[in-house]
Amino acid sequence: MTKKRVTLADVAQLAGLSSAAASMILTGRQDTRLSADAYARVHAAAQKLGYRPNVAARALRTDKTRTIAFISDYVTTTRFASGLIRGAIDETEAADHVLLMLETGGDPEREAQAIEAALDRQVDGIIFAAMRAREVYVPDVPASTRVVMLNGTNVRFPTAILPDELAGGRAAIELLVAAGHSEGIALIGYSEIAERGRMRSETVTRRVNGIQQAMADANLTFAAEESAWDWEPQAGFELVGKVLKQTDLKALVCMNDRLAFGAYQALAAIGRNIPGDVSLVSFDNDEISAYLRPGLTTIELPYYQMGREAVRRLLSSEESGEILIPMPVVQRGSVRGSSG
Amino acid sequence: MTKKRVTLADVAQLAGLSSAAASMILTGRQDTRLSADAYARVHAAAQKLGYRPNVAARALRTDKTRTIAFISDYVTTTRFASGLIRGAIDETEAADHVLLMLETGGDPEREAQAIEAALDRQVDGIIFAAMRAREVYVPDVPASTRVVMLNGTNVRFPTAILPDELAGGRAAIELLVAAGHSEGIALIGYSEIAERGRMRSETVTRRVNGIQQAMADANLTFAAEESAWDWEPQAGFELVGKVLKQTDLKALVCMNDRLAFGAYQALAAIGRNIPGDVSLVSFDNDEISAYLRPGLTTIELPYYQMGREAVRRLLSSEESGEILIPMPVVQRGSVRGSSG
DNA sequence: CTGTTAGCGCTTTCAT
DNA sequence: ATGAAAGCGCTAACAG
Repeated sequence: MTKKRVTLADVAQLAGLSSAAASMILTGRQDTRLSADAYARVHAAAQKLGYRPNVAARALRTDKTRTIAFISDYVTTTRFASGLIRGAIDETEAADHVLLMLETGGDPEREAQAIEAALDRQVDGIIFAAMRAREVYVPDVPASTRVVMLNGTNVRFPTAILPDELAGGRAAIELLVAAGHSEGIALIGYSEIAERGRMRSETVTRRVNGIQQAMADANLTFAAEESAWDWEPQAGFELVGKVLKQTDLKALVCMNDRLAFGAYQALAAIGRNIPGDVSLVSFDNDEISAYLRPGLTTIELPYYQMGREAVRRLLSSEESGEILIPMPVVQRGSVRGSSG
Repeated sequence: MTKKRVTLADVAQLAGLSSAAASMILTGRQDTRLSADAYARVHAAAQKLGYRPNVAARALRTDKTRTIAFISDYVTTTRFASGLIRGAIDETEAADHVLLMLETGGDPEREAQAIEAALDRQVDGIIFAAMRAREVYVPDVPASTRVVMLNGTNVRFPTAILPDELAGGRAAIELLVAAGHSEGIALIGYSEIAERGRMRSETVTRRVNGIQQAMADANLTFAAEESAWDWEPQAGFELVGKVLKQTDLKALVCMNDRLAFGAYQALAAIGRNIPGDVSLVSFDNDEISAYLRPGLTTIELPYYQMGREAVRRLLSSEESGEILIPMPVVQRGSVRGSSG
């Protein structure tokens, strides 16, 4: 049953040419001086036999595999950032390449192994993706291998794709200001302690900077700020409780949608209406933000675009520094006066 | 800067042997009759030079790449079933292989291209994953290439990994029965019309069979059944409204967690308590089920285990038919009398 | 008991 | 204008 694969030699033979000639024709080289007839015959033969090049053989000669390695810490595990993968896959396919997926759990030893595995397979480039945008440790890679950092940074590899968190942070506050809020504004989730230590996330820092800039620009201050290590619904629920003791809450900024989810539950439990009594803005555009009632107004983390851009940069040969991808404002119904 | 990669010839030279000898030693063949000293020298040399085999060259000789293709319709896109990928990656790594990720969107042309791309790279096997468990169209594959179906079936490829939906369906009802429910039980989500047409999902059919068997075993009938095409929160919200017009609702079976999410919202809107007034069971163990208050009791879709099993079966050479993976019962707080 | 040779399928020089 | 030959790095089948 196992039909032998059609080789270039088969095509050449059918076309009555040498395999070298067939190779030149099929790889579409222009500078060659073969007859137009030869071109036609080779293409016809390849078509007829269903010829497909053997990537391994080609790689042996050319060191090109049309394969990209996608090495991440927790991206597949977390499912939250699957847009990163989706974007990378779509763009990879559009460029007629293929993606090798490796996961490391953030463990340096597994990171090293993943890179070895990728290099053993002669990948054309490596995308190093991080779940939390941060300075990422990356093991040694031959200078000839292109590397793009995705949602993370590394001094040795300047090309990095990041969300434009500064503008995103500003946008969240501007939404509230535009809706007329000026008092009883609270922020939940940001943890200064975490941001000073090893857990420091570059993008969260920028987001908070954007938030603070916009507050200052509007001459506003937070009536309450409560922080948490884990940005899960449970924490959101509890933090809102603390906030309510400090101020007559009118508007709440949540560092992510899962915190916001918990905030919805806490507000519902005491009969506060969203957005009638309290406006809410958040970050991520997680799936749940569309499920909530009313829909959650949120600043989207543009994972899909980031994934695409990473592949695009990897395949284009020019070095570039940080690429900031805009964070879209997704208006739903959780901010007073905004429709949704 | 580009250091040339260390080749087998380099290792052999340093060890003072032929590259053939070095090859035999490093691939760990037993039947060879080389001196123990030769073994030691080759391993030492490889270690010292940091030798790594070139997979492309090896593939050219052996047709083995230690690479598996994971071809899915919407798995990465949907993010919901990311456990499938996670399991596959983890098991692949454990077996010292690597995963090639391809996505097709269910488009036959892209499916064919994905298979070509995989075959061009000499993958050792293909996992064909489907988002909705169903009879999947699979283009021609050489008889020598192993194929495992994941969350789907295909007549030509008998090895298929599926959730044990029949038992899962039964388990959901048994939970309700054990909690003493006998009246006012409703089912939402199942659509007979969809199940008869092209959208038919093999596993949903089995789940419903399990549900009906268990109901019959306990001499119970549904007080209301409402169906929907899309199993999203919005539908869950609306379906509960319809159900409440037909019966004094005591227990609700939802075909998935997102429907259950909508049901929570509908019940909260009219002040019904879960599980005090109404018990709820569902399927999937989606992330949101842990976020809800009270936590949602649900029958888990064992995606992670399924992903692992698919790779395991692919790598083991024995053919097997359908492999049913048990669906764990995840008890949280949405069924009366059950603790959470 | 050990080492040499040939060739996997392809592309790139270099001779015609 | 075209084709022959070499060789990428590896392993399976051979001689020695």
